[in-house]
Amino acid sequence: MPPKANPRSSEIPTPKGEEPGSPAQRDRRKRIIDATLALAASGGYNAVQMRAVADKAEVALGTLYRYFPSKVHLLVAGLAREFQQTRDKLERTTIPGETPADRLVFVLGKTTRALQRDPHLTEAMVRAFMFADTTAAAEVELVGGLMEDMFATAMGKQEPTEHDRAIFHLIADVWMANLIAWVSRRASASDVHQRLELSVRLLINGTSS
Amino acid sequence: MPPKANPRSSEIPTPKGEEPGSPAQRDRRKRIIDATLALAASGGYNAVQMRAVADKAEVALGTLYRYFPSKVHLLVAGLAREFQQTRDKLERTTIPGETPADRLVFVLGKTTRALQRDPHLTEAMVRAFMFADTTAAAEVELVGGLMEDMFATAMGKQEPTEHDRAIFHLIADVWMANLIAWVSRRASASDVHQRLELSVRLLINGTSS
DNA sequence: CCATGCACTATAACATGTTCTAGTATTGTG
DNA sequence: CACAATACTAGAACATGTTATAGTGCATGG
Repeated sequence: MPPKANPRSSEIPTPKGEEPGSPAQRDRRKRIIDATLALAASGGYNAVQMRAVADKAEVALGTLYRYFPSKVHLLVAGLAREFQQTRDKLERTTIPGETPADRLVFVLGKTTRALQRDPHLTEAMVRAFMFADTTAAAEVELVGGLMEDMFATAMGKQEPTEHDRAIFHLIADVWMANLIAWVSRRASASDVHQRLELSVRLLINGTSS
Repeated sequence: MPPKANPRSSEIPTPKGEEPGSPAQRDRRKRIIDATLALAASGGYNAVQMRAVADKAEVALGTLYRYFPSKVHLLVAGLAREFQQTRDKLERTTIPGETPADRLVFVLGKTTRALQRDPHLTEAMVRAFMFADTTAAAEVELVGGLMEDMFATAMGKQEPTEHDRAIFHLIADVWMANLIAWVSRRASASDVHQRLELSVRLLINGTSS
């Protein structure tokens, strides 16, 4: 990871709420993320090479860097897009399970299995997420917010309390740490599922609400 | 992170139990890790440049790579050495606290504060730990084992059960995830301490033993 | 319509992780 | 001690993330 960050003059605002920029720009941004995820799916983190992304997205390298100031930004933005989709799908679904904890376990299990169906893609996105430095903090927090949304939806909490959010945060930490362990072959899929279930059971208990 | 791994012919065995190699080799290995940690302390992950490490350790670049096949291996080995020291110190200490959970919270708090006293060093080691790929799985597991040891010592469990170990694992996940959040300025020191305390309280309850 | 500014392209240049090569030193073994 | 094997050194070479430069085209305000 050679030189430092890239303080450009004219900023491309991160999509916050509605999509910014001209239609052509939105299209370029989409093509870039499409290319990123396609390369990630085929060969993981190492296969996401900036020149390859630019080529596949049919933009110049400089344009790629104008939209995403680093490889990590790119991959975390990709993860955000994926999680947005997952969250939106969740919100249109009925989640099975007796208790809120059951439903959360169900959602975590289902999402984890979906991620595990594409190991390279997951490896690329999750490693970037964990590796992100301060310059990508905003993108990482976006993803964190999406995880919170998903958990809140799963548990049917419209407006979670501070305490709920603290618990969600812990579960998100455990989730991501286990995905990292899984992509680096230090944990099996069943290890991951067991640990997730255990942590939900323990963390959602002891909770007052 | 350019090319791929480095499959050398003659292996340098990872120190497992007793130190391997000739005295000169042990000395080189020590110099290399010293240089790594010094550079990390001064400028974090980015300041740990392989040429700089080799220079400071007074070995050739090729030798550096013979001892540690990548920058990540190097930094994770550094973290392992630091944690070994922490663990050994712990084992010679009396840990205050009424309950095992209290003592674990104490140890986590104290160790975390120590890490936070050297933000650059911590940033370098923890990011490498999280970024590690399959080729560094062994080193990462070493660190994981050290964390388990520390937690077991803190709680006074000579031979933890499978369940204990599962809990330790979850706490280690939360710990590392929060350190990552702290080094990327997404969490304050007090956020980290609060979350650690909360997770210990909740995870050590609900536990049968 | 024209001038100005800005986004984009192509491409080179640079920084740093990693690998390779040739030669030299060291170490272990008969 | 002599030899063979292994380890080390210096340095070049290569791969890929990142930055910089020069030119082109398009859109917008006058």
